[in-house]
Amino acid sequence: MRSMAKRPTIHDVAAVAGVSRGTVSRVLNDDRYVSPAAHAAVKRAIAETGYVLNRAARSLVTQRTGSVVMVLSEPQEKLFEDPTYSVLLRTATRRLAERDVSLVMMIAGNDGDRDRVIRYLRGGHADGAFLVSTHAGDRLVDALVDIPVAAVAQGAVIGRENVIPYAAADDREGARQMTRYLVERGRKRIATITGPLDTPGGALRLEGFADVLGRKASRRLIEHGDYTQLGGESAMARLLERAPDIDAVFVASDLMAAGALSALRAAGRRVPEDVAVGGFDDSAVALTTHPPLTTVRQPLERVAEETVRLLLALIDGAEHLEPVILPTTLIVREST
Amino acid sequence: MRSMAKRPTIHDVAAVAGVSRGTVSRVLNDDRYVSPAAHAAVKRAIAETGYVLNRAARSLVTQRTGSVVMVLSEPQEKLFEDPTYSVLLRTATRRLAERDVSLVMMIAGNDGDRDRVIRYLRGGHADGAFLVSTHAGDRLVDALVDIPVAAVAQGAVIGRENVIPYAAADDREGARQMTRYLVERGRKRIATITGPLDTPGGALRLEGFADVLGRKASRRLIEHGDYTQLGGESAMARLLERAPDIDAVFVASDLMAAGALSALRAAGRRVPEDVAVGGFDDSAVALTTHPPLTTVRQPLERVAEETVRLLLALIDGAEHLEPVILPTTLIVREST
DNA sequence: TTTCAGTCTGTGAACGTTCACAGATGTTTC
DNA sequence: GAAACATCTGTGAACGTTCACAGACTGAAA
Repeated sequence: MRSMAKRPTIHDVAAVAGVSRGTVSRVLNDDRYVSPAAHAAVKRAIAETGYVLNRAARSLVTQRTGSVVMVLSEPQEKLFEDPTYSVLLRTATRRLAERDVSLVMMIAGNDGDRDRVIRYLRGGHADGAFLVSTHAGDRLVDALVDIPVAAVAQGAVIGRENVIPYAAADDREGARQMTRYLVERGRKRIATITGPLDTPGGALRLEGFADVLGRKASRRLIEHGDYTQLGGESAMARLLERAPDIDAVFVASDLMAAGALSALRAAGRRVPEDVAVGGFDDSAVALTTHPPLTTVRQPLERVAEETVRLLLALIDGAEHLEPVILPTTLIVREST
Repeated sequence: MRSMAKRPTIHDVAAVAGVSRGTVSRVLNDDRYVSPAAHAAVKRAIAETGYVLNRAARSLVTQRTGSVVMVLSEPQEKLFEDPTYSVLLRTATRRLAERDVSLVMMIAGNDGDRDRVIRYLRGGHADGAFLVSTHAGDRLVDALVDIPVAAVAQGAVIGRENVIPYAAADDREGARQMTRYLVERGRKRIATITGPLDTPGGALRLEGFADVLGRKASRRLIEHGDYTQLGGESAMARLLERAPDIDAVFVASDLMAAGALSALRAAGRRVPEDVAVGGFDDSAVALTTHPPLTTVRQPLERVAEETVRLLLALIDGAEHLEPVILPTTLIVREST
């Protein structure tokens, strides 16, 4: 709190440059029809005065805010353990900053949070919304269709695939890659631990698993987790009890796979000799486990970039945007 | 993009409530001096019309934006592996949302980024800045003192402790707790792997270590890391080469400790039988490692809450705020 | 020469609030 | 019963932009 000198306005710049308000505004928004001389004078005046645009004033007349909201739906607090969010956040922030739009964060963990987000969006406080890890049937999504705001998602919003454009890794094909690889390595009784089935990652990775295994993907070999480490651990324990003869397991996230490794160790199974373990995400944990995890890499940065691209296009008035699905890569380490 | 019905303004609310603009504004800002009858009428009219305040308009006249920036300084990309950011972000977002101030994210990874942040702040686009993991000598900090904006940090900004208020865990005492514990367990040759010494966590945790060990903390037993897993691994390897007889190591972050465990395993040392390993942070990785890490828990949520509190106080005009230092807890697991 | 289109510039009005002020009413104090 | 004060309300002006319009100037086409 110092320097009481008032911020220069567009008027000050105009005075210094010897032109009118209008001309300054035109160079600020690089409109056509401003002479090179005027343009140069204004640029110089801006530098000289240290002028910086007042967004509030612009926003007031344009009805645009120059900002978008990233909404993290996070029904379980623990979901936040997941390092994927960091990558999304970092990449999105960068890409948006390049276009001079700022990213405001909101958490939609409970209904109170969700109402706040809805109020925010309905109030026109942002030009767009970037939904992350939204579950099927989220009331936020229902509300969104009534609000005139651009919205995109990272990962399909189940049940709203056609109304909310999205970018995502090819979860289904990624799961196929891993499952095929386990088959090729000679594993005979391959189980899986899925994510919540109301998330695209949960549902699609299971489908990919079933695509490859066909009838061999029996109910006995499928267990459900919640993307947390503890969830993975208990799912693995249940699996071992029900089907002690399994020799491989495809776990739908690295974090759950870390939990599965603990359960296997507790049960005295060696990895990979007795049971091969495959993860998904290629997050940092895949390297901290012992042994390091064979996993499926998602191109998370590209996903974030594409999602941002979709959002900006939507804000600029685009319609009928197609989803963007990006290829995954199998990363082989020592757990298989 | 639908529903072209224009948003209701304060005028519409006034008309419906049968009062004037001014009165509506007063209830919006809960000023004193508005009759209960008027208050009720306005509340009703707001609900009826679905009015929501236009922040840009308010901002234009109040010269306040109702938002703060969280600035992530992130010299190494990998720092982002660190799950602490997620906690800070989540907690800060929540607490700020309760006070109706929104949180915009900015990354200050390179100089271009930093200039953007400076421009943003100088432009008055935010009421305050919340610095995270800022290193000593960051030009952003230098610029900040010339900008009339409230600024606080999570963790001390070395060299600016007196100008930028902060909240932090008691890094020094936390390190003492761990070191004392290792001594009590009978370990004789205790080494440490520090963080970068231009961060408070790097410097203070080393000081705490030295506080307990005194002259026994010889240079031979001190190695430096960069808070990454790989950095921890190579630091551990160097340590083993230089001082093969060590029987314990205090590592200044869990992620580095995970790396240290790999190096120890590669060298054929058993943990904890041959070498005890202590981490710091109590992050999610502390549970994924094998064995699970004994570590020092930082009250990260409280740190975030206190930092937010300081920031809001500063924005409200407080001066001379004292740093807030919060106690840590030793968490004993199987690596010691 | 006149007309026309294109280029460039300045100006008034508007965006939706808050704030300071002035005025009206009611209530206490001497 | 007047003066002083507290409570409550309405109004004009201001915040710093953009936008639509009008007008001036240019050069080319008729």
